[in-house]
Amino acid sequence: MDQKISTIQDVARAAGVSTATVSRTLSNPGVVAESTREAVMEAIRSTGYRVNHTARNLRRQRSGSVIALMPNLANPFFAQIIAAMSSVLTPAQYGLLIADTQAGPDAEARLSHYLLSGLADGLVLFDGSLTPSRLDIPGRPPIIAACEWMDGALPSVRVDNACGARLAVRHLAEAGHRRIGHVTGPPRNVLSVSRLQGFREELAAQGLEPRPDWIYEGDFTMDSGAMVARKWLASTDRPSALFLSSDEMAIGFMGAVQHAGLRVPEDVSVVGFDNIEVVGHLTPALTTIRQPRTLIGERAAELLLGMIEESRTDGPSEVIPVELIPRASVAPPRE
Amino acid sequence: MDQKISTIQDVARAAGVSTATVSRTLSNPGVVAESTREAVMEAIRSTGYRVNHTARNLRRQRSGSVIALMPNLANPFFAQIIAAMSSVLTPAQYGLLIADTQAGPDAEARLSHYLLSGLADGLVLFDGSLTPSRLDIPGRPPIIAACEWMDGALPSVRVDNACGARLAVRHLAEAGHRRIGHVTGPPRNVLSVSRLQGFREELAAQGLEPRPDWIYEGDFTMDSGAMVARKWLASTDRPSALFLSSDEMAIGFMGAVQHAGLRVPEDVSVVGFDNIEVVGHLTPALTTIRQPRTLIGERAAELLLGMIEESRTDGPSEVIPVELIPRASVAPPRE
DNA sequence: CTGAAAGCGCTAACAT
DNA sequence: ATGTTAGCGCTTTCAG
Repeated sequence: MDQKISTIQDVARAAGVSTATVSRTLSNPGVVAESTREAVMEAIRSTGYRVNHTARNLRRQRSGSVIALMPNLANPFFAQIIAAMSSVLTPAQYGLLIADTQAGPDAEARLSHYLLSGLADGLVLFDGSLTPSRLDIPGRPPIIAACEWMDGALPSVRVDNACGARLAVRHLAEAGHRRIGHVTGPPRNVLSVSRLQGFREELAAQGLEPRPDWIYEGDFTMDSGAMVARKWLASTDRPSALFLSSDEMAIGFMGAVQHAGLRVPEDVSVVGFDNIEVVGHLTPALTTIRQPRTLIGERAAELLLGMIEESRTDGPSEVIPVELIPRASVAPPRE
Repeated sequence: MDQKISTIQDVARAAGVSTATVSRTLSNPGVVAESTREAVMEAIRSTGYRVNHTARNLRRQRSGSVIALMPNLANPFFAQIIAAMSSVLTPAQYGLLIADTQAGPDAEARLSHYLLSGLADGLVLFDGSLTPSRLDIPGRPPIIAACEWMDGALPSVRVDNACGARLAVRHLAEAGHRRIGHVTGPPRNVLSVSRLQGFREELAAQGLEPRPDWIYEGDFTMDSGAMVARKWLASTDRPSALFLSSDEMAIGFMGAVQHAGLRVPEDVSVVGFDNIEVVGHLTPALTTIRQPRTLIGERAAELLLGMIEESRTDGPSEVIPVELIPRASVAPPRE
C-alpha cells in the first residue's frame, strides 16, 4: 500500500462532503452536524490525514510560531525558560523557534529581521543588551520583553532586579558586613544596570559608603567570576562580602577562591542572582536571589499569545516577585 | 505613509517585470540579466519587500524548519547543543523548533506526530528513551539520532558511550581503586545502557569483581545523585570510587557527600560524564568524560541538512570521540 | 448546516 | 532572458 500524504480533498472525498466541511469540522466543530462530523472524523482516520500547517498558516496569514531571542543559550538559566515557554506554546499549537543573538555578528539587525520577516507571530526578547532603534514598524508582530526594557515601551514580564539586589545587600549587611562589593554583568545590559542601581541604593540605605574599587565588572559568565576572584585575591583592602549579578559568576568566583585555598563563607561571603539549579548542590550551597524561571517563561508565553490572538502590539506588563534564598555562603565577617 | 506588507507582486510592479522574474532574482540570480536584477533589487529596497516564507514553503512543499526532540531542556547539556545546531541552521535558512519530550504525556506519540505532521523537514532525536515503533512511514522526513539508537537503523551522530565509561573506570583503577561503583541513568535509556555496559567491560578488563549492590540507579538529575549519596553514606561496605553516568548526578552526589561532612576525593573518588561547563569550577573540580557538545550539535545539523537537500532518509553515521578530563575529584583510595 | 469558489504569496513548468 | 499560468493545501465568505 503506497500511501501518499493525504490532503483535505482526500478526506472530503472519503466522507462524501466538501472540503469546506472538513475544514469546519477541524477548526470549528460546533457548526457542523453531529452525523457529518462523525463521518468526517472517520474519513480522517481512514485516510491518515494530517493538516498541512504551512497551507493553513498561509491562508490564515500567520506563521504559527513564536520566536525567542536569547543572548546565551549555553546558560542553564535560559534553558529552563525555554522549557516553560514550550509547555504553554505546544498545547496552543504554536511552534517555538529559538534564536541565539550572540551567534550572529549583528544582533540588532537580526532583531529587525525577525520583526519584518513574518517568520514569527510574536517574539520574546531575553537579551537585555538589545536596543532596537525602531520598534514602530507598521504591522510588526507583538513583542514581549522578558527583561526591563530601556524605555518601558514594550509590554514585559520581568523580575524586579533592583529589588533583588537590595535584598542581597540587606542580607549581607544584616550578617554584619560593612565592606560589601559587587560584580556587575556587561555594562550596557539592562539587567546589570538595574542590579547595580539596587546595590547602590541599599548600600546607601544601610548607611554604607560606596567604594568604586569594590565594584568589579563581569559579563555573567563563570570565567568572568573567576577572573574577578583573582583580582579580589590580589588586593589587600578588599570587601568581606560580594554580591554577584549572576549565579554563574558566583560559581566561578567561589571556585577560584577555594582553589586558591581560601574558604567561603569564612573568608568571604557570597550572594548570587538567579538561583539556577546547581547552586543548591555546591559546597557551600550558594545564597542567592531566586528568579522563578518557569513562571517567567509561562507568563511571557501566555501574555504573548494573548496579544497575538487579539492582534495588538500593546499589552500588560507584569512583575514577577523575587526572593532571597538563604543558604550557606554567607556568614558574619571575620574579627 | 501607510505601508502595508508588500508582496512579490508589488515588487514586480515597481520594477516593471513579472513576478516570476522577481522570484528568480531571489532564488536563482544567475539566470536573470544583470540590468533587470538591479532593477528588481532596487524595487525590493523601495517597497521594503520581504519574502513570505510560509508561501514559499507551501509552494516548495517543505516547512523550512528542523525540529529537535529533547528529553530535558533544563539540562545545560542540551542548551549548548541547541546553540550549536542553531549556528548551522540559521545561515542555511532553516528555523530550529524545539520540543520537550518530557513535557507531554506521551512522548512516543509526539514523535510519530512530528514524523507525520509535516511541521519539520527533518528531526534530530536526543531522547535516548524513545523507541518509535514504526519508522518505516512512507514519506517521513529524515531523522538523525543524536545518540546510540537501539538497532542502528537511523543515521546518527553520537559519542562512544561505552568507551567513555571504560575510560572513567580505567582512570579510577589506575589511581589504585579496586572497589568501584556506578550510578546509572534511567534504566531504559540507551545512554544508560551503553555506559553501564562499558563500566562492566572495563571492570572485567581490570580483573575486578562486579558488585551488583554497588550499581545504583539514578535518572541523570542532580537530585538523584544526592539520593544515591545518602544510600552510599548509609552503607558500610561501600565503594571507594564512583563513576556516575552524568555530571549532574556527580554534582548532586558530591554536594550531598560534602554536606554530610565527608570529603571528595579523600573519602570517595568521583568521575562524571559530559563535562558540562560548571564542573570545572567546583571544589574539587570534577574529573569527567568530555562530550564535545558543540561538535555534536553542528554535525547533527550538517548531516541532517545534507539528507534534506538530497531528500533521502538514509545517511552516514558519525562517532565523535570522547576524552577523559582529569581534574581533582579522583585520588588514591584510603589506606 | 453545507457547498462552491476565490484566493493567501510564491514557484516552476512551459511558452515565447 | 522573461512572461504566463497553474497550482501548493487550506480557510472563509457568500449562497443556497
